[in-house]
Amino acid sequence: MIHDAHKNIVEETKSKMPNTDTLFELADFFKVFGDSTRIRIMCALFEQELNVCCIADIVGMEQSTVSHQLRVLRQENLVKVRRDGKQSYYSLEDEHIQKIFEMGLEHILE
Amino acid sequence: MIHDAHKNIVEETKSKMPNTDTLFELADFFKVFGDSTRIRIMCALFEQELNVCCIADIVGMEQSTVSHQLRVLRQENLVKVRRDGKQSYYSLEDEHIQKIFEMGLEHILE
DNA sequence: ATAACATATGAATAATTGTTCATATGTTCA
DNA sequence: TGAACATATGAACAATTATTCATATGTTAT
Repeated sequence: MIHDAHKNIVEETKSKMPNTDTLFELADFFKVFGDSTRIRIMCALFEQELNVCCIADIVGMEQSTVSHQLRVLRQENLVKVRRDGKQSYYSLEDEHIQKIFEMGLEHILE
Repeated sequence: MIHDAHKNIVEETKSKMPNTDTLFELADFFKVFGDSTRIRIMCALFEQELNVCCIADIVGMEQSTVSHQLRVLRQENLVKVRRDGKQSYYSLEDEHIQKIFEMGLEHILE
């Protein structure tokens, strides 16, 4: 029956998928890449570690905005901080970021 | 002077970055991955092409919700549709998707 | 200790976005 | 043609999120 076929496809597909919690986490992870300010921050950090006010100047936004977004990036383990005197220097934490960027760029430049 | 050093870093970094428009597009592209419903839809489509009501059953959401999200995925060229009678069969359009998923999963499973 | 600077954080606001309901469009078959 | 089904779409609502302002925290040097 067609109805059974439908049911089978649904059950079979569900059984092959990673568990739902993982996929929710995955979405939360990609959410971080879905904001242009954060994208530009990460992009700037490809070159070298930078302190907050440099980043703010590079992306052309308030220091406060940048601090908030850096916190988001920290929470997802995408950047790390190093304190040096009055300044906080941020750098990329994860080697997947570059590859994810590359994939994305390849896609949109097609 | 320290101030000049700052300025140099800012200008040099900016000059090495992709242009801003591209980075905004990139953010919009990743935005699509930042929703758990869309993530689960794409994940289901890794296995095989599926029609809308199968997808709705798999992700456990309204047909209408799924249709709306499929439109988003279509607009970013991530899925394609094939009409067969009353049904619309969706499949993945792009080979980058799998790699992006893999990178993301590797990151969150660390 | 205090002034000056860098960064972080809380609260408020504005904007974006996901979901649902209701309904329209498109397709098949009697 | 009309009934039944699959999908798409518009409007409304709820929820999330990015940004800003104001201010707190932390650090250095006088």
